[in-house]
Amino acid sequence: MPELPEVETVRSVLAREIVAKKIKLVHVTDGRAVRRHKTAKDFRDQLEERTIKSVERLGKNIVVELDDAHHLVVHLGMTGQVLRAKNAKEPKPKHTHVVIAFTTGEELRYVDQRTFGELYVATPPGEDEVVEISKYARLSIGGNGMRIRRQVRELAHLGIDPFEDQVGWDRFAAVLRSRTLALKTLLTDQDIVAGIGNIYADEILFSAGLMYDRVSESLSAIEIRRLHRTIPEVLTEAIKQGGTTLDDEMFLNPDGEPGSFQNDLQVHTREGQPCYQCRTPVSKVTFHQRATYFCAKCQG
DNA sequence: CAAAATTCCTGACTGC
DNA sequence: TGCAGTCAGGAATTTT
Repeated sequence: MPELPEVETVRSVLAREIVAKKIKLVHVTDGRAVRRHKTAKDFRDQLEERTIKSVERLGKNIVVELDDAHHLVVHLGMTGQVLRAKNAKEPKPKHTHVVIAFTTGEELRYVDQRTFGELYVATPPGEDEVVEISKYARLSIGGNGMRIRRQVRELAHLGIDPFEDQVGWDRFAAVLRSRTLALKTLLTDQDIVAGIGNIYADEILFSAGLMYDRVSESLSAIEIRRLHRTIPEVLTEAIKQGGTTLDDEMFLNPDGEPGSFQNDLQVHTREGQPCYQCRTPVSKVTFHQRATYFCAKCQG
């Protein structure tokens, strides 16, 4: 459920709170959270004694730069949370899988009910190693995205990040015209556009006035421009609101606070309720095993 | 090669 | 009250 706005909300709190702090101890209490590593000890050894240099984001990944040029990558999956604690005495929530303790006594706890999320330490590519970067990301004319992909090979496959990569509408048009995917499938494919999931795909498509199953190559220039402009508009507003926290409270920022964009959702979770634009009841269908909400009139 | 289906997981919820 | 079945969905993997 955490998508770009939620991940960005977590990133911004962490950037404020952990940069320049030194990791003292790491505890892994559920190895599935660090499954990319052969052992939990390997994960721990790569973090202890390291100091945090920066906290960035690419797509739905939080990228924590360490002082040895390695990166701690955190992906929240469906139900992952990164929660701060003032000290080790604060009770650990259920499903706490990893604890990172700083020399200041503060802790970060990685909590994940369904264990779809993960943490791993990425080793920088060698001097002569060629990192194959996604063809869609290569359309970018600027931004931090390229730098992150070159430093973290595990993220090089990611497509266009709406904020970290600069891709003009004409190149975005070329992406759409090169594929024959339903728009929702394209928007949620991380190798094409990085950061959008089920909630924001529905919201973006509503705001752009486009049906979820429109085939990408069939869009007119005007429709493409509208979609290209709408993506950052919707995501920016969601970031301002601190992300979306649905009734399950599965998303909380590291200070344990919910977002408020759930109050601004136009269609997602609003089945049967009147569309804010035209009063037509919002529809819900299952599309590729995913709940999809839309207004049949506004997006028709 | 692209596109669609399957799989992982836990807790909330439904129906009997 | 208990219990089997269903649903939620990100992304790696498998199948078509």
